[in-house]
Amino acid sequence: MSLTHEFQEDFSSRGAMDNVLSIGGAKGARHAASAIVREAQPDVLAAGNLGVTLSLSRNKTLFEEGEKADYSYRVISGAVRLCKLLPDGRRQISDFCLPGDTFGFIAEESYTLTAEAVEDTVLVRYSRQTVGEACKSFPATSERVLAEVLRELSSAKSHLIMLGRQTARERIASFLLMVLDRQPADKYCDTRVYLPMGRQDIADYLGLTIETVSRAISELRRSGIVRALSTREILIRDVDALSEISSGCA
Amino acid sequence: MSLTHEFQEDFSSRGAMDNVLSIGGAKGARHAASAIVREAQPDVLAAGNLGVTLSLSRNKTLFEEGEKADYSYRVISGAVRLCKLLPDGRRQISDFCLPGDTFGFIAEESYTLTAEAVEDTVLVRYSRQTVGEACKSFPATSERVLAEVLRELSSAKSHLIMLGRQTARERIASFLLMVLDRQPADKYCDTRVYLPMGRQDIADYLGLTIETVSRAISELRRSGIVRALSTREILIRDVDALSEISSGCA
DNA sequence: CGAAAGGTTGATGTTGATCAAATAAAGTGG
DNA sequence: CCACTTTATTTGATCAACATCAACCTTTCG
Repeated sequence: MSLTHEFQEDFSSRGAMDNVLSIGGAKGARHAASAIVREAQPDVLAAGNLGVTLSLSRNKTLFEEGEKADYSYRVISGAVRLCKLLPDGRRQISDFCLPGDTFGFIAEESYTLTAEAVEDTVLVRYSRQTVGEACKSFPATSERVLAEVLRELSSAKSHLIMLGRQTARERIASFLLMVLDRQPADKYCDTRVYLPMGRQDIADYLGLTIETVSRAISELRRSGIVRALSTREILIRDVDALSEISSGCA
Repeated sequence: MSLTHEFQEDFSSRGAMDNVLSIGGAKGARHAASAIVREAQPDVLAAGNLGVTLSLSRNKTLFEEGEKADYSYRVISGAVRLCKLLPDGRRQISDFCLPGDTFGFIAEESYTLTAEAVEDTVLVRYSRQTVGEACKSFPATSERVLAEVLRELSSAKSHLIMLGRQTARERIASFLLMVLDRQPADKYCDTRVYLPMGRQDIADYLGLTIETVSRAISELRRSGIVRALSTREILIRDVDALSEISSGCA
């Protein structure tokens, strides 16, 4: 298996920066950046065999909130959901990690959220100690980690306005555009969205119920803005209309 | 003016860590950590005169979303709100920055949110370039920055479940406990909360309307869990009850 | 083929938003 | 310091969006 190879390719294709706090060209689609910027400084995480590859089948838990945090991870294929649970079972998904994304960098002793596989998933695992040492010795690695965390932070803040101030219709529109934007550039045509997660996951990401998600998608379908190729595959027929809805203009 | 002095004291009193990705004792109250851990490695940002002190009066804008991001900031006194706006004026506050907090570390070219003074505020400003250079030369500075960003990320993720899955009553309870927790240890007694922000700011932080915030606080007052000393000063009479409400157990 | 899981649609209920008015607090100029 | 204006907060009445409850349909898989 050339998983290690695949991983390296993926990692080194993502942009590094000459200054952590002024990264250029990081806007727009995550994958759009890949082609533009190239590795400039040595990054042991990217180059070395510091990580261990592992796979996780659908709905299996990788780690739970409160568990001692010894590792961070990078998604190779599949998808992982990060979520928090309330005592009574209410769930909020804070992020879907897709191929190329890293997660599990935290300041606390223990994980502050739970990580589960949305579908069958392959990951690379790094021990916290290894990452810490690599960060000390290699500024490029340290910058890479910071950049990843900053990206996650920026995404969380967009998520906040969605949950706090957008209607169900607007959240669905934003969600579809987000998944479209994060879709690997090569895969599918540029208006076809593959959703690795089920309706309950979407609901828990958007702070809605499964029924409301279903109804909102049906409504977009009825108004001709999207077409459902299957439950998990949606063709966006009018991206502009969707953008207008997502920004509250429509 | 001994503002620079005040700043140094504040900065060096916050915990550093021997390994970025395994910081111990960072749980609980932010200010609780201050007394425990002490600076171990040189951190130029803490030691040097790299920042410029400036003040900002109530409701003035420090920077706006989309503006070129040349600086990051640290709050000395007062409070800053970070928010996003939708085209039609809806607003979501993602964070209140209190004395000791830093903000403005981002991966993008431009700020992704707007920063405004909640009340008259004193800040220290660092140029992005300076911070970037300091990060390269001093691992301790780099670690400090990462730790700050990780703290912000963790806070954003807690905020998400609040907006996505908690009721108005639960959000208010969580909010009061959060402000209580972040209150400087010395100031006031440990059940007295001073709110630097008005009701509209609270509403925009919690994803509610001003009326709902007001009603929820009144209800807590009627049930004897809190007492209002003034609009902006609230005495918590039953912290446990408030905790139970915030975690959805009540 | 039949069971189980996932998704859609409909009827009804509840929480929080909206609209409206009263009250309280904070400024402002005399 | 007071009358007056402006702004912030509270309270009440009504409404709408989304949740809940329930049934039906569709897909998946043994």
